[in-house]
Amino acid sequence: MNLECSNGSFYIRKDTMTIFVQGTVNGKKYKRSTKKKVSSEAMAKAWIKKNNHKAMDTLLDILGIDKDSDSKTVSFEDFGYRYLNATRGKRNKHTQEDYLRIFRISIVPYFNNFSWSDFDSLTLSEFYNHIREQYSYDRSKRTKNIINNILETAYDEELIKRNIVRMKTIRDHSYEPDAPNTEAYEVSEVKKMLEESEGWMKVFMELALKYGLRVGELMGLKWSDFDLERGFFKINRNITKGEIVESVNIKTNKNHLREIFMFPETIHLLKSFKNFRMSDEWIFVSKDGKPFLNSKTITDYHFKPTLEKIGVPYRTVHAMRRSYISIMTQSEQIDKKEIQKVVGHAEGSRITDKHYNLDCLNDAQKQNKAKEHGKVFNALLAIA
DNA sequence: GGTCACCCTCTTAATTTGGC
DNA sequence: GCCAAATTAAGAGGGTGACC
Repeated sequence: MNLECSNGSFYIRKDTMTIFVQGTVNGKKYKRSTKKKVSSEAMAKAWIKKNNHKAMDTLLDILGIDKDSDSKTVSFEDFGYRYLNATRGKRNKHTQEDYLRIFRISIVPYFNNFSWSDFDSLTLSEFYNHIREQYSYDRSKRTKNIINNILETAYDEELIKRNIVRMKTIRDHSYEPDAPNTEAYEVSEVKKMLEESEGWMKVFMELALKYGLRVGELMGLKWSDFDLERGFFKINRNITKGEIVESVNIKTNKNHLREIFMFPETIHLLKSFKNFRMSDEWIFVSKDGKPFLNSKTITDYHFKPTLEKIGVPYRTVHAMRRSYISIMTQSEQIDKKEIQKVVGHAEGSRITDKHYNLDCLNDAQKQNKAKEHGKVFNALLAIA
C-alpha cells in the first residue's frame, strides 16, 4: 500500500502570524498549523525558504501518519469503501447501495478510532453481538458478511498481520435466526379475492393468485407478452424500485424469464379486460397511462382498499404468491416440478417447501384431505 | 394519487460444511 | 464419498415519511 503525497508547502496566516503547512495525502487536501509564531512577514518568508523542503514531513507528523509504516497509511474507513466499490460489479445497484449504507451506518461508527492493529477476534465478536441487539437476524448476517470480507481483504493486502476472520471465536460464531414471519391468504380469502374484486384489480389478483407471479413481474406485463389464442404468456421483464429490466438482461438468483399456460377462465377474463384496456402497451397502468414503477403505489392505493372493501385482512401482495404455491403443494396430484416451472423456482429447489408450504386450508378442507388419504390407505390394504 | 429515498426484511440460488 | 443441512451472497418486497 503506497502513501501518496504531493504539493507540501508552508504559508503564513497573517491574522495570527502563524506558519501553516498544506499538502495532499492520498488524494485529500490538508491545512494544519505548525504552531510556529513569527514576528514579521519577512521573518516568515526567510523561515519558509529555509525549511520548505521539510513541508510534507511536517504535515505527516502533524497528521500522525508514519510514512515508513504501511499499516497506518490507509484508514479502515477508506479501505472499506474501496473494497465495496471495487467489488460492486457483482451486485446490482440497490444491493450496492444497501452495502454502502450498512458500512456507513453500522460499521464505520463502531470502529471509528481503530487502527489496523486494534482489530482482534474478541472485538469483532463483540461487534457481532452489538449489531444483533439492534437488528434482525438477516441484517445482522449481512453486516457480519460485509465486515468479514473487508477484514479478510485487508489481511490479503497485508494491512493486518493476522486473519481474524479465520480464528476460532469468529468461525464458531453464529446468530440465532428469528422465527419466520410469513403468512399466506387462506383458501376462503383467496376465493373471495378472485370472486369479489373488480376492474383491473380482478385481473391483477387472478394472475397473482393463480400463477404465483411476483409483484415486479406483474407490473412489468405487456399485452405483447400474451398469446390469448394459444393461451399462454411470457414473463419478459421485472419492475423494481423504479427500474424496468428485461428478463434477458437480469443476472439474478430470481428466475423471471418463463412461459406460463393459463386456465380457460383466465383467458376469458383477459379477453374481456382487453376491451376496456387503459393502455395498448402495458396491462396495468397508473392514471397517466404509464406502468407502475413502485409496488407500494399498487399496495397502498389499489390493493389494500380492494381488500378492505371485500373484507379480507391485508397480508402483503407477495402473500398471494405464497398462497398460490401453498395451495398447489397441498395437492398430491400436481408434480412439484410443474409448480416450480410456473413460479420460476429452480427445479428441485427446496425453497418451494421451505418458504411456501404454509397452512392455508380450513378444517373442512383438511378433513377432506384426510379422507382422501384414508381412501388410498385402505385401497392399499385391500390389495395386500 | 403518485414518486422517491432510506432502511429493514423476506426470498432464493449457489456454495460449503459436516454427519453418516 | 455422498447427501442433506447450513451458510453465503445477492435480488426483491415492504414500511415510513417527505415531497410534488
